[in-house]
Amino acid sequence: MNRSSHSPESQATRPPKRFPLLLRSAWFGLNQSFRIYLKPFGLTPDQFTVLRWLYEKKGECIRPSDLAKLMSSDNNTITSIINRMETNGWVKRSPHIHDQRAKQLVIQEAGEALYFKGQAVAHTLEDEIMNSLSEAERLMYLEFMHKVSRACLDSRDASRTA
Amino acid sequence: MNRSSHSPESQATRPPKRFPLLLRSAWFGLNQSFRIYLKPFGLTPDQFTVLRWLYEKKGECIRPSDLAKLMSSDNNTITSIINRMETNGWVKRSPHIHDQRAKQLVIQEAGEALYFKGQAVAHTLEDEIMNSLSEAERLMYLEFMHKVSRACLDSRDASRTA
DNA sequence: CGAATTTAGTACGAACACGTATCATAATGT
DNA sequence: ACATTATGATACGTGTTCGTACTAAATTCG
Repeated sequence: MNRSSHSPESQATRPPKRFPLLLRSAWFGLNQSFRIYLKPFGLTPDQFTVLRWLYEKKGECIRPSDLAKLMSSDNNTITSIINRMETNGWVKRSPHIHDQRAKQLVIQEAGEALYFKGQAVAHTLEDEIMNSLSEAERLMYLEFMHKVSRACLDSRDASRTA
Repeated sequence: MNRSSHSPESQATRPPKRFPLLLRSAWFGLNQSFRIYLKPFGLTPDQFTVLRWLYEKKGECIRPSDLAKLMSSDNNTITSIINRMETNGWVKRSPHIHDQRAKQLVIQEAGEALYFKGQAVAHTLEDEIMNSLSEAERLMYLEFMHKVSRACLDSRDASRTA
């Protein structure tokens, strides 16, 4: 972030389809589609993501702050989501073994059952999207996407400590 | 990570870094970074995007529903954002010429000034992210991203009419 | 023309994103 | 040991996302 110019810049020098717009439409499109498919289960995309991590990390003592890092989110948002999910009996807050401040998040039976239902939808949707690219393109795309998402997270962390 | 014995579908058959996770972290990382850089201007990323479209389409009679399509959003969200921006004097709702139901959105002087300030930040940030790829990679990536975002929007539209 | 349907915009409410502040507990330094 | 600092979680407030419902105006159709 070391640009000194504050004057309006010509749009003509930039490609018509810019990265931020493509990223926005991809994220919202995927999220909205996933939400509609999950609706019959009474589950939101974010709640599914929580269930996914708690299921995959089962036995690893996941705290809300861990979940925040895994989901590129923050403690406030996680607290809010967990509140609703605990009310529904999908997850449980247990005391942490070594840290009196922390809570350990545990997925419940009802949460696991919901996760299995959503997983089928999630995989179908992901495959559907990825089929817009050939096998070779897909491999390259995922590699590029990995670098780009890393750069986005680095930029975020840099802006926070600046 | 091998608890596939209790899973209806094996995770091991899928790559560790999956598209939805990469998309999520990229979007949130970029958005959070942009929000922090825009904060001194009292502007949010979404409000900047509104200003961007209204500025670029100036003279084209943009309605809230047009903005919703341009931003992969919906009328409700646009109404909510425009309410705050109109209160701040950045945009104005004018009656539509040919349609008594519709409103025409017009960017105000204060909004344009804010847009110019944010634009420098936006371009710097975009360049910073895109520099994580080489020139050749960047061209391919944007093309792939275009296809993928198209597929995501198509999936959304399909799920709505299903 | 007049009835049915569609579209534009908004109100309202639930869920999510996130900044700031607060409190309790841990970790660190002297 | 004690004061300082850092961390985990949460309450609270503002802004965004989006579903449902409603009104008014435009469009379609019989």
